[in-house]
Amino acid sequence: MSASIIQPVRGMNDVLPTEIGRWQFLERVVRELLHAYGYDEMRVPVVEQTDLFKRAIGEYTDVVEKEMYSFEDKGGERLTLRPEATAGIVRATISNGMLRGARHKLWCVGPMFRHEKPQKGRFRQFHQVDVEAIGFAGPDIDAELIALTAQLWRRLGISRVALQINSLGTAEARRAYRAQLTDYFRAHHAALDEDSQRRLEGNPLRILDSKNPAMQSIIAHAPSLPDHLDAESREHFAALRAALDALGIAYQVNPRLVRGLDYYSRTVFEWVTDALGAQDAVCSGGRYDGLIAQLGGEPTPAIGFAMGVERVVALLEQTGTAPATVGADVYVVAQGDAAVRAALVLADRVREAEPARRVELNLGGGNFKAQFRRADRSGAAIALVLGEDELARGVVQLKSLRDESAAAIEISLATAGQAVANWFKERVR
RNA sequence: GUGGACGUAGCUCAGUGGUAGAGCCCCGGGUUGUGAUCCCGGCCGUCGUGGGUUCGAUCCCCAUCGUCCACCCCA
Repeated sequence: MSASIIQPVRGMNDVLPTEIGRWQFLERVVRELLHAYGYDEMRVPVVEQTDLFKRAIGEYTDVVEKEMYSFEDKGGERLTLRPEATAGIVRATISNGMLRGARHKLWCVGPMFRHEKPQKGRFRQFHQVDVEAIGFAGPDIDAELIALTAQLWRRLGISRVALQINSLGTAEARRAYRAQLTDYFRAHHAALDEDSQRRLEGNPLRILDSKNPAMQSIIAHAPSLPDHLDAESREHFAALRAALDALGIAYQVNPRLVRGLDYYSRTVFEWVTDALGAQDAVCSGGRYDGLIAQLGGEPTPAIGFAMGVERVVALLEQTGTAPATVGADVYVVAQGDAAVRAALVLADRVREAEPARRVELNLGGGNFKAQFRRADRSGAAIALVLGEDELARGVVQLKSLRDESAAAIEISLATAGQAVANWFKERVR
């Protein structure tokens, strides 16, 4: 099978009709919610210059070092399939002259690409809903953004998620802390495990997050991040906590919550779940006050987050709140060439009379038994039966597929659309 | 990138060193036009791929690809 063109590319998944209902439900809820909070959708390219991601995310992060889909195009440009959305959105606001002191609340959804080893809840092409609030400095937007995510879970019917928050301080405070931390771990270099020795050079803050039990006592005695916050960040964080308390949003302060991307500063947060195995982060983000200036825009504070669509869809599948598929409403059964022709017209009339309903016409023939089996499995509420006999008499039989006791009703072929509309009106809502 | 488990019909799985089965699905039938129950019949597989051992392998060995799980990292 290795040479087969039928083999999908590793880590790239098909979303089949059997699961698309959950995606559409999620997208609809997200769209409505973000509208309600004053966010505007925008769309940016999937491909950007490689250097944009290097500058934004950080040269020595795992994402940039080993996970990017980078290539040279025919013009010799070095390009990359976006591994995350913030860099592209920020680039777009600068490119389009949107800053100049202005403020923007933006969101987008789309595929991201990271060359990782696939496992449950982790794919090489995956989708994120990305939300960015640009030009807002205060903790109020932090709180509202988090409230938005909490509201999202409520509307989606998802409860197995918990909020963790932390503050990384300003870039300067973080740099100073990082230096101290590096010194401390260097002094205990021999006691560090292999992963942590590697992290020491790249992102020493991540050592704090190690799951290795043997590392816990060294970690416990390390200089702690909260003790090294600058006064302003401390106030900012306190204000955020007060706001979350006022909103009644439960959270846990996790001093070990650091983020894998370099651009974060001050507020960071992450929604985790215990329902998805090792891939427990479903939504996370934070403040990136320095990024825009770093990329060449006017210094502008900002905060944003990304939500993993596949992971949230998996949660929806577990809770069973969203419909996986939408079935038909009406199924038209027809047999005989003339009757099938008449049924094509009939189906269109019904669709005209009931534009929102799904009217499925039996195609490809089949005897009545087979057609009724298909009608049943389509999920339709009613079947419209049009055979040669009915056609000759100018009628159609309307049969309820969900109510055994109801006998088939004979309706006029000429006014069948209206009759179907009336049938639904009498029964629904 | 590291470690482990697994790859048999569209799906869920059984099976044996002598080239394969069940259930579901799909199609047809159970007196000539009415589904979801029941009964009967039919269709479907180069037993992931390539080598090796053997008279002979789906079953043994090796490799490879893929899937899943964990680590790493992250949404």
